[in-house]
Amino acid sequence: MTQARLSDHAYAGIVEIIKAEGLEVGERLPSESRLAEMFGVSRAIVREALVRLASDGITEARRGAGSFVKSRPSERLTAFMPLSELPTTLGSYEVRFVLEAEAARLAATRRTGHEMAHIEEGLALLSQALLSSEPAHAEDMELHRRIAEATGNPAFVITFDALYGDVEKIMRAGVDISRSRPPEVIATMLREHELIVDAIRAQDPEGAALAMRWHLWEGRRRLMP
Amino acid sequence: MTQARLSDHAYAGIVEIIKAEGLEVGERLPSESRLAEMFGVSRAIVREALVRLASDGITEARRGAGSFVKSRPSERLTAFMPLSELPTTLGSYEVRFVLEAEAARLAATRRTGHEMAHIEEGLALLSQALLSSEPAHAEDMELHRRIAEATGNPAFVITFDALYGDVEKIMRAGVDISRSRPPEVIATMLREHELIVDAIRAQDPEGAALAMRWHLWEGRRRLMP
DNA sequence: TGCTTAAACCTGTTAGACAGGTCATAGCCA
DNA sequence: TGGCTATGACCTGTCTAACAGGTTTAAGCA
Repeated sequence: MTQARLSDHAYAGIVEIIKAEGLEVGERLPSESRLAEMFGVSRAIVREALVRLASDGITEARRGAGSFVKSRPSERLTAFMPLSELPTTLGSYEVRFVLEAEAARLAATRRTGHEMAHIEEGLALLSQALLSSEPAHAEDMELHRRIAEATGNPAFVITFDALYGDVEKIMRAGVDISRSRPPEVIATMLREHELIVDAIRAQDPEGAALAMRWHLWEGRRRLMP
Repeated sequence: MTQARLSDHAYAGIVEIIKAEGLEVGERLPSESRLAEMFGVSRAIVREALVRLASDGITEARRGAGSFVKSRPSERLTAFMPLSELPTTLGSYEVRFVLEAEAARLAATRRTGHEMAHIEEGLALLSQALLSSEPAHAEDMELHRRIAEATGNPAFVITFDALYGDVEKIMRAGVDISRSRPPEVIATMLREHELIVDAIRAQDPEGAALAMRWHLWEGRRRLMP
C-alpha cells in the first residue's frame, strides 16, 4: 500500500469545500493560491489535486478565470457520497448484475485457452486468500476482472474498472466491508465462484450467466441482509 | 473546447513510449527529468501528465524508485488502441446493450416528474440538433445520460461516463463518425429516441428496455453496416 | 449613463532546490 | 573467492519564486 501523499489530502479537502459550501455546477472554486494557503501546502500540490479532480470529471480549469465545478455531487459516487449513505453503494450491484452476467456469458463462448488458464489462476489465488482469512477483496475483484477480460471486449473491462475502482476508493476511505466471516460463508463464497468458473470452462453461456447472477445476488445479501 | 495544454502532449508522448518500447506491466518508465528533457518541457508538466496517467490507472509512481506501468495496453481502450482498430470500439455497443437497456427499464419504474422533464428536454435538444444537421453527438449522449440518471442509481451514470468518455476521446482524436446522414436516417434516429422516451413516460419498463435495445441495435448497424 | 481601458487576479509553465526513499555496486571482511 | 555492508547515485515528493498570457472587474473618461 503506497503512502498517502499530500495531494490526497488536498483532493479530499477540495471535495469537502464543494460539499460544505454547497457549490453548484458552474460555480468557481477558490483560487489555487488560496487553496494552498488554506491547506498549508504549496501551490504545486493543489495543482496536482486539481488535475486529478479534473481527470475525474469533477472540476474544470479555465485559464485566467479559475477552476469550476463540472459535475454535480450527486453524479459522483466516490468523492461526494457521505459514508452514511453507504447502502447507496450497493446500487453498484444493480449494474454488476447485468454487466457481469453478460460478461460471463460471453466469456463462456469466446474464451481462449490462455484466458481460461488466467481465470483458473485467479480462482486459485482467491481460494488461497479466503482460506487464510485475509481480506481477499483484491483477489475477488481480480477474478471478476479476468472473466471480463475473457470476453475479448475491452469495453467490459473499462466499465468494470470504473465501477469497481469507485467501490475500492470507498473501502479505502475507512469503511471496512471485510468484517470477519464465519467459515461456512467462506466456503459458500468459494463455491459460488467455482460454479462460475466451471460454466466458463464448460463453455456453457447460460450456465455462466446464471451462476454469476446467483453469486452477485448472494453477495449483495451478504452485504445488506 | 478548451485549448490543448502541454501536459496533453506529454500524456500522449508517454503513452507512445509505452507502446513503442513495448513496456510490459511492472516495467519502469524513464525518469521525470528524462521525460521532461525528451519532450522539451519542464518537470512539472511531466509530473502533471504522470498524475493523470496514474489517475487513469495506467502508471504507478513509487517514491525513490520511479514510475511503473500498471495496466497492460490491451486493457485500455482509449489511450492505446490504434485508430485502425476502431471497429473494436463498436464493442462498446455490446456493453451498452445490456447496461442501457437495464437503465431504461429502471428509469421507467423509478423516474420522478423532474427527471422526466429533464429527459424530455434532452430529447428536444437532440431533435433540434439533428434537424439542423449538426453533429449532435453531444446531445445524443446527454439524452442517454439523463436516462441513466433517472434510475436514481449513480452507478449507472458512472459506468456510462466511463464508456462514453472513451468513445468521445476517440472521436476527438480525429475519427469523424459524424459523416453526413440522409434525412430519412435522421428521422429514424429521432423516432427511435422518441420511442424510448415514450415508454419511460408511460412507465412501461419492458417497453423502455426493448426500445433501447432496438435503438442500440440499429445504431450499431448504422456505424458498421 | 455608457463605453473604454487599465489594474488586479488567475491559471499555465518554468527553473532550481532540498528532503527522503530506493537500488546497485564498490569495497571490506571472513 | 564469496557474502555482506555501506556508500553514493538516482528518483519521486514537495517547496519557493517568478513570468507569460488570459479573464474579470472596476475606475475613469466621454
